[in-house]
Amino acid sequence: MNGLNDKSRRDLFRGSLDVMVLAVLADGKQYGYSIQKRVKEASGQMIKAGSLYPLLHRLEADGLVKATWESDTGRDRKWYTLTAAGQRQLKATAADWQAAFARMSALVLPALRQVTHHPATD
Amino acid sequence: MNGLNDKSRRDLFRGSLDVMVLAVLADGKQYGYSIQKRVKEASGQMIKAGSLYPLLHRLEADGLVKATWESDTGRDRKWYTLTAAGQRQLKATAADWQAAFARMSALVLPALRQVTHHPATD
DNA sequence: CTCAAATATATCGCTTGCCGATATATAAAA
DNA sequence: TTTTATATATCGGCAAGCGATATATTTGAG
Repeated sequence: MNGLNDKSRRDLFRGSLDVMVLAVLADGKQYGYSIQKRVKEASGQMIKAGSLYPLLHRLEADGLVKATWESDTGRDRKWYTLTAAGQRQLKATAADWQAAFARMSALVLPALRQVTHHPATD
Repeated sequence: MNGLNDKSRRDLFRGSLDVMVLAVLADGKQYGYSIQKRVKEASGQMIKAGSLYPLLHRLEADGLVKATWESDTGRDRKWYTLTAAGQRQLKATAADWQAAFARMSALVLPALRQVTHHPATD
């Protein structure tokens, strides 16, 4: 019952990373590295640094987050917060994502049962 | 409560198209165009022709489906069926897919409530 | 009967997202 | 002191999905 390899799982999440980052930021301000850790622990999905920072820059360019360099513990970090537009985006995306996922489940889960209970001879 | 544009929704499901195609085929043999319609009606997700046919060719090259030209109603169509390997793949992928989305829900849905009930002034 | 629309498959080039590799610098721990 | 963890960043490569386009058949409307 081996599950997926890294490549396939990544493909699965391609395009969902934005939502997850926005979701983490809904809680309050975070910096890149902490976002990475929180997404990992909450979703099991590792966003690699080479994906995360360009992604944050995209979100900022799109006006969904804003960033400020600050040091609360003697170390400079780049803190990100959701803008109003980012919140609207999160609402729209999350709602849509939820609905679409439910519909996809309705397609995939019966198929899973089908294959499990009636394997083909090929 | 506008929802997503086509581009965003597509990005969101990039990487889930394989699973959906395999799921449709779990029911029995189908040809490309019918797969496209069934996925659309079952999941709401439109797989464009420019994505679908290359995808089917990939699945065939990977031995997950097999294809034969046949005409049951006077018209030649390319019929696809799951192979045993395809069934195994569907089982593994579908289970993983389900688990992954469940974890993402746990991250995204509370964030959605957060944003809805405590909008920021920005 | 004719012409338009739907059905059916296919390919090409473009864009974009994610990653591995790499670089740089500071702080904590050994 | 030296290693490890923290922290941000960029670059080139790869692959997926798409729009556009091509081609052919079949159905339906007028």
